[in-house]
Amino acid sequence: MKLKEQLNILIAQALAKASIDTTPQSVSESTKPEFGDYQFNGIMPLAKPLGRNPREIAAEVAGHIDCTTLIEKVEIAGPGFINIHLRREACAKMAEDMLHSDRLGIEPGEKPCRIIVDYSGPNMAKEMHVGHLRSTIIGDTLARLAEFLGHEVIRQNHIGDWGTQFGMLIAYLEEQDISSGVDLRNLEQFYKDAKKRFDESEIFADKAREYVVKIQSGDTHCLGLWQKFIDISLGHCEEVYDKLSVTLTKNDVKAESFYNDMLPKVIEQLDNSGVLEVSQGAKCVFVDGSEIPLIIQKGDGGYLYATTDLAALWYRSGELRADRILYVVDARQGDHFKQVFSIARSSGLVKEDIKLEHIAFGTMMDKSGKPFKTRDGGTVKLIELLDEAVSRAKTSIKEHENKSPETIEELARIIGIGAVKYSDLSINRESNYIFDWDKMLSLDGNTSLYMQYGYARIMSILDKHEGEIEMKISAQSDTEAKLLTALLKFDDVLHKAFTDSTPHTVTGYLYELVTLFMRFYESSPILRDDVPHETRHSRLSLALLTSRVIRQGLDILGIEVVNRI
RNA sequence: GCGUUCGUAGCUCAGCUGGAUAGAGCACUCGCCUUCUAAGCGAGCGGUCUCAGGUUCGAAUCCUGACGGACGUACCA
Repeated sequence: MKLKEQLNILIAQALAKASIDTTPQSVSESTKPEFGDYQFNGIMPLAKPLGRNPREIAAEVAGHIDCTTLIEKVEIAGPGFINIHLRREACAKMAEDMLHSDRLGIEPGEKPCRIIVDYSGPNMAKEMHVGHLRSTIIGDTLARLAEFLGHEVIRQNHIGDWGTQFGMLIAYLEEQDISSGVDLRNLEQFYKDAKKRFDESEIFADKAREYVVKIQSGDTHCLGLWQKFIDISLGHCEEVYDKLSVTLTKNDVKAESFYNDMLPKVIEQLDNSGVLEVSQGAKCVFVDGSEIPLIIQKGDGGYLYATTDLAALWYRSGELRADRILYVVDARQGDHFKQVFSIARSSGLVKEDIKLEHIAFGTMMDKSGKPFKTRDGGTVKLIELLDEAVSRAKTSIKEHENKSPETIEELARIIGIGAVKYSDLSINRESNYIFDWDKMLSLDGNTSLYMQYGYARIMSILDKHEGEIEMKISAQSDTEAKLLTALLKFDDVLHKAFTDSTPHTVTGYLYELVTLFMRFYESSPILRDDVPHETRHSRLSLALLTSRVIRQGLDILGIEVVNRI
């Protein structure tokens, strides 16, 4: 149901009939209702090369546009715009087709890609904090979106489980009496205690450093302790993923340590391809004249995260055979990824035609525009933030007396978690994100609760209606027609969100859709006795299709809906 | 210093592959519940798109520069 594509084909045919040889720009949605549903602005740029008056060209092209199927009529306006009015019956037919399809008429693409989405990536030394929220939410949505569009998605959770701090943690763990049950429920505290010990005792610090070497050289006992620690820490993460309804599982974990054996080979490969050079004692790669190199191996022989990232690229390209890799990582690492991608290509670590993308996002700020912290300046634990979202949602629920405690719990969870996710996804991911409880839990404006409320309103009608719905649509009023055309845009919107990796394209669309539905709802009675049979079923069909688009759209965003709110 | 990025209504944000009179929400003012969830809908108010040049038939959008903010910048990740 790619509406734009269909229109573009009709335009291209008309241009060909007018003997104009060009690759036309795409039609776009009309900026004003009086300009029709879509507009084609591609005539004006042709005026100069053709040496003709743009309005004349527009008239000629417009004359060739097929107005017997999808398009009702076209109009020429201004300096050479072609305004396109869609045929309502054709739109109604397409909407009916959507209703008859499990996938809302969205067919998997002809050439599905294998896409790796690298997201979340928590550090095992500490509990997940708000810094992991955006990557986790955005990455999960991109994975779900690609999957829905028929691509093969491989999720990768590149957890930090390898490095100097683990020596300290294992040494501290060893010091405790494990048999008596070490309290690792509060990982944050454990880390702080170990750090304190590290700073206070020279002997302990030395021991910690020894442990790093022991782990990395494969000492069984130390690896056992390390594994125990990682398991517990990963358990914390899974609790968060579960609460967030994020699709990551243990199977998606590919930790830093996984690449350990590959690191010397990466160095070798870089050396063989001739990009490696030694500078100030460290093995480096200088990317196209940049003064600052990417350091691959430290002077003391140690590896760095850049080395691991290169190994991961190698593995993902060679073993996993990815066509496209998305790194959903903080925007501050932009320079790092630019270098890593460039080196991976120039040294032949990845296939030539692979697409490597850093899906950057901005920092999470508090209401006053400062980085998001606790009152005393510490990091906010993710699990606590999510619990707060649920408890805030609970207090905002109205009509408590008509609902069972279980219903309220469930409702609060769906509203609270939905609000956290939606507010994050609804802004352009690259700008900094201002985290505001009141705004995200509001019903007004572009919020998840508004979408969920719209959905519940529809479900209420569908529940009250008895018998089958005859899926026959005839949009009579202006509000109905607007809702109808909005529904048809779903496919185009998802594809745009996919190619640009912009979830906020989806939220923006859903908001527009639900707004149009609310207007329709206010102005167009459905179940009232005086509504004619045909009208009722047409409106029921529109409502049903709207509910399905909302549900599917929110599902891609990882947000649940409820039938009653 | 260099680099990346951002600057649109009082606030939070859309719009940016150049197109017609720059859009939402909040806030503020006003109207709409005997009819499917008023947690809703409608109307009004609110703009030198930071500034200055340039390209163009046409610039919030592209280019250059200035100013302001955020971030990054050699062995942490």
